[in-house]
Amino acid sequence: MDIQQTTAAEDADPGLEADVFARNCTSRPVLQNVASRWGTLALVALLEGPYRFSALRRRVDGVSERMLSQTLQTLERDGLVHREVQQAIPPHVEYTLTPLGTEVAQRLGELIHVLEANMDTVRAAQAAYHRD
Amino acid sequence: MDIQQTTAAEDADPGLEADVFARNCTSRPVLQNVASRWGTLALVALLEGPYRFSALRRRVDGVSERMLSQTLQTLERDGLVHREVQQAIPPHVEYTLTPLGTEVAQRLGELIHVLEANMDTVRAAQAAYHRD
DNA sequence: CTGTATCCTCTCTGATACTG
DNA sequence: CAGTATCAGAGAGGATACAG
Repeated sequence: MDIQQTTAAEDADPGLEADVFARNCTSRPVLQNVASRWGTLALVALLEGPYRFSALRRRVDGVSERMLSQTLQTLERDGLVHREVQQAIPPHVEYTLTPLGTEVAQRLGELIHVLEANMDTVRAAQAAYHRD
Repeated sequence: MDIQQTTAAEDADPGLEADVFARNCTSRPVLQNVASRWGTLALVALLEGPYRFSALRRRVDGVSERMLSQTLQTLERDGLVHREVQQAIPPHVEYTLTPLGTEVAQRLGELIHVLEANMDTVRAAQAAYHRD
């Protein structure tokens, strides 16, 4: 999980404010995780309430066990998702959003809403583009 | 032309259902383009105003010519970015946001803002995670 | 039930070189 | 200046089998 190497010349000052436009800003990988294919959907789904692994997998249609597991691990590591394990047989794990995760998920939800509400515009643009 | 006024409640109309959670929803690939590594940064950068190719490339630090070109093509195809060519030597191409692109970019901007403002929380979570 | 391990495929990505 | 072409490596993603 190493970030790309940096020369002294391009090194951003770690102490200054986070600027995602900077090549090696620490916020970039986090943004990627959040905006990733399954990260986005998982976060927005959890906005609906707590989910168990299998239920979340059904909600996020098409995700494999492997990718959902991996995605949730990353989101948990970044402090966006909380993972509650209830030791028992069969195992029971519940995923919830942290306060920060909720903030982020709400923005993603708005983004998705804008997109879904304007899919006809998008489709029209795509059709026009392909005619040229 | 279908009107898609959702002024009332979230219409659960079976006719126009754009549910990004569904495996084959057409909005999924669009979301991926928008939320892609360079798509996000390009859109938010264009929120600052029109950009020419090279200037945008300098703004989005780290992007290669190839990826920026590819990203902008996709965003243009989806109707989020407008590409204005001025035939001349040397060539001059200006990129601007469409109304929909502006809507989307604003949401992305808010998302990035939340993330940047809470990077200390994220870093703390990462540190805690790695201690376990 | 909730994952992890393995293997394999395919897309994304970047460096380089070249065109109008 | 604004790209496109090509190549090759890295990483995302999926299917399956297996473990706790």
